[in-house]
Amino acid sequence: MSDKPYHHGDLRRALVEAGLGILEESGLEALTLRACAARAGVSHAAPRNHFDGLTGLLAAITAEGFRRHEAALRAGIAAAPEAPQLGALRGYVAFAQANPALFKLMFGAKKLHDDPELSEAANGSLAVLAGIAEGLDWPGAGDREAAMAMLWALAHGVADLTVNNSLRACTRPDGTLPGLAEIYPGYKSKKGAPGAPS
Amino acid sequence: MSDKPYHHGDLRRALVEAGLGILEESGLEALTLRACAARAGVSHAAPRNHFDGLTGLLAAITAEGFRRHEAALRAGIAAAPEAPQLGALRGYVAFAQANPALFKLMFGAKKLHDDPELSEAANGSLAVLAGIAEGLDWPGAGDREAAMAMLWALAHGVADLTVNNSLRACTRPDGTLPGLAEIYPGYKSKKGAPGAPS
DNA sequence: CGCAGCATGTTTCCACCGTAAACATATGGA
DNA sequence: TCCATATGTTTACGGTGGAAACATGCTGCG
Repeated sequence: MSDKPYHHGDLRRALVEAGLGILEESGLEALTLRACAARAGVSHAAPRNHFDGLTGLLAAITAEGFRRHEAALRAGIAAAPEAPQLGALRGYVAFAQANPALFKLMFGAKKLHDDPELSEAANGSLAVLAGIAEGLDWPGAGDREAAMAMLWALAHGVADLTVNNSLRACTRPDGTLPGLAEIYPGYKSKKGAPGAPS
Repeated sequence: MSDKPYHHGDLRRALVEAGLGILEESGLEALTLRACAARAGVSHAAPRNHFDGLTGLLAAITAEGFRRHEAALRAGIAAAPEAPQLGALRGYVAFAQANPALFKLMFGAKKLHDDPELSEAANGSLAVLAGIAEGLDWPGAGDREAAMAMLWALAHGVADLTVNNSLRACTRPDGTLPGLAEIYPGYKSKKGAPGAPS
């Protein structure tokens, strides 16, 4: 019932892609139920057959965002095998900079529908960070949760402040952020701490 | 012209306070131009005489938020004279937890009116962090901007993820966040690095 | 003193939004 | 064949921000 379209041809997926396109082209403020429906070529009431109102559609878009977010984390880790934590941080920030509107939606203020698809996607990104933190031997950070919290918070803080242009005062003329490369002075990666579990 | 009210009695301030009250009581989604006007006892078109539409009102509310944010930073610093950076971080997070809706507005996705009052208030908080970073001798963080960016990003990341309940998986049963106290393993505070300049 | 001008606030209207219900249409199985 | 149901449309409603016309009261100048 979800991959065998009747009238339109997988309208559910079309609506999510329409939302992602609107986010890229026009930003978060333009992300409207009616706009998504129009871009998908259907009436504004059609989405109700596939999502629980606007919040349901936003939850589906956000879930796709977390899947891409997880991919960005893995890409960053793969690009820096000798320092996976730093690579994950770079991937985290790169994703936010490449998809600012989507990032704002994912971590924005709006309360989304409690969707199992969304939970699973978000947990995917979390699992990547958890796997990375496993190999992080931060001086003073005792347990795994502490290391993960510190890593996540640092990455998210840089990403969010960058998206909101709040770190503008700290960025160098070439656009890079000072301290990002030196941000893990005391880490040393243990062997056997690959990309992530799951 | 701004402190000598004609009809209402400082409606501008009343509207900002109404907005802050709505944020506290009902959250960010309830923060509406019409709701603020109603709470201040005027028609929904009255705010237009004092603000440039909704974004102008939100900018004024956000400016007041940054003033309180700066006060929270200073309070956190004063509470930990031996470790001002850690104190500022605690103040940053405490403010976000005490005023989640206001924090979301301040660092949320909505593009606010470019207001000199808002810029000044935001720069006030920034100056506090800059003054703290001056005294931060983080191993590997070369210049002042780097230290400030790291400090700010870490504080903001913890605060934002806490507000969005995203760090729920990392919080201890008693509600504290692991790693927060041990988060500055290598810092040592220099003498003569007080609360902040300005 | 009195009136003109302007700051302030209200009323009314408009376009857009999300939601809901009634209605239309196409699909697939009995 | 024919009906139950999934899918999509039309229409309507309340709520939002914004704009214009109108009303009200202060303030300063003659």
